[in-house]
Amino acid sequence: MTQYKSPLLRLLEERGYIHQLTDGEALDALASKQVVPGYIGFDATADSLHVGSLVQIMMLRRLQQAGHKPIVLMGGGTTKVGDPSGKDESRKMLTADDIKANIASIRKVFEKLLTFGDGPTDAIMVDNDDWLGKLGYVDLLRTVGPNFTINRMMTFDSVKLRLEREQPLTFLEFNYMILQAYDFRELALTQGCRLQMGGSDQWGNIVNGIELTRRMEGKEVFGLTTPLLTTADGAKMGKTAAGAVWLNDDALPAYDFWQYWRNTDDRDVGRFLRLFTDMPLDEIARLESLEGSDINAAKVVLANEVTTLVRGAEAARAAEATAAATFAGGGLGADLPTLDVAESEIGIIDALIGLGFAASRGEAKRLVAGGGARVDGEAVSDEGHRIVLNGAEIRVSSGKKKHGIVRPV
RNA sequence: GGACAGGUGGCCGAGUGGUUAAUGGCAGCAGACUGUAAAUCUGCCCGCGAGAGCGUACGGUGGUUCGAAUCCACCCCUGUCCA
Repeated sequence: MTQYKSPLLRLLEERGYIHQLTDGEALDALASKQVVPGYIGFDATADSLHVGSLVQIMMLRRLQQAGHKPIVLMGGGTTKVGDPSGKDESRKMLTADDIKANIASIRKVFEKLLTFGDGPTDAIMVDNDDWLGKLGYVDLLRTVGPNFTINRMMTFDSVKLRLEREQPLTFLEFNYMILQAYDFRELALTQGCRLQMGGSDQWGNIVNGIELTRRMEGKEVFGLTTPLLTTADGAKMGKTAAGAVWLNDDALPAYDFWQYWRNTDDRDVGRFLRLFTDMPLDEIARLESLEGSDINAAKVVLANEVTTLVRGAEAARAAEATAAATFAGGGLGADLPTLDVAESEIGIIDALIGLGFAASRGEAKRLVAGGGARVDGEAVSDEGHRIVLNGAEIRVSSGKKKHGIVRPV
């Protein structure tokens, strides 16, 4: 493999971020001699990013760690259009206010992982609506249009996939790649940006931006993609039964976030430690080599490190303490979901629903019938069971992993 | 504008007049086994109801029929081909 000279590419290479790279040698040389501003685009469709975006965020963090300048590009403008990549249907449209609120909310996570400011290597956040919004359609056609051929656009995977699957690709979405390419050119001009990074599904879009920038401005810029991150059993990262694993505090409790990492597949532990924590590689190698049940120790480290980065040290400590008390001690942890009960007793069905373990009464009953409901660790098989609170907290569980507290008020 | 093929539960995909809340697969939940892992096996998997049962559901609206996801009409949407 190539031996990179620049700290940036070395860091990215050894921690497993690099999938594809345009002109690695030239980028290596550039990164060795100057600060390279690099950007990654993020969608503003929700008010929080989820774990699926964490690789990209961490990559910006690495960029900064290696002495370069991260640029967070929020797709306020492109969100209005919608990225066709990987989607099999068009998204619903968001209002401008929604998008603005989403961006403000998403920014909170970036502030934990990047250092923002005015210095040469401080991170900045920009919104492509600032320039795309000003661009009239005719303007766009005149400036960008001549640099794209339909022939070429048709060859991109995001387009081909839709066509092959016989799924609709609207003209609006077809324009997405043009807008995204325009972003790179804009950032190259206004911020001196030289590098765009992203997931492997963004390769085509990134290459478009590179070519557009070269044609219009004669500047050489670079692209880098990360491998598509799936868990070892093939699932996409960041989705669980309950939904996405959100990064924002208010979108997912810290304890659940911690648990997500604690339950990592054995085979993923080393890879995730390299990608999602700042731990030294030799320490990771040691943890990764643990076998059998010993590897659980590595999973705890992973959960602590990632939670600390994203949610803060305090949240990580609390989550770990709760997990230790709940699983090892059979007791209760403060971080568990809690249901306050004013009466002296509560039915098991209502308790399960109140704690969020079941969405409907029918579901709660099925849980009980299936033997999955427990009160203080004892399986309850009678759906009419009443939990009597004698002024004490009672532990109610769904299965062996989901625990909650029923508490008298 | 015309011809043809389609639109079924989170997804994929059977079903072409009643016994169909709708075969099967995936995803999910729970049980067993374990290490809060994976794999495997078992059960569950629209809502309400203790229950018999009731409600809602197969793109939309009407209609035929004792009875429709299934037949008819119109409409909407998607795809393929033709103009």
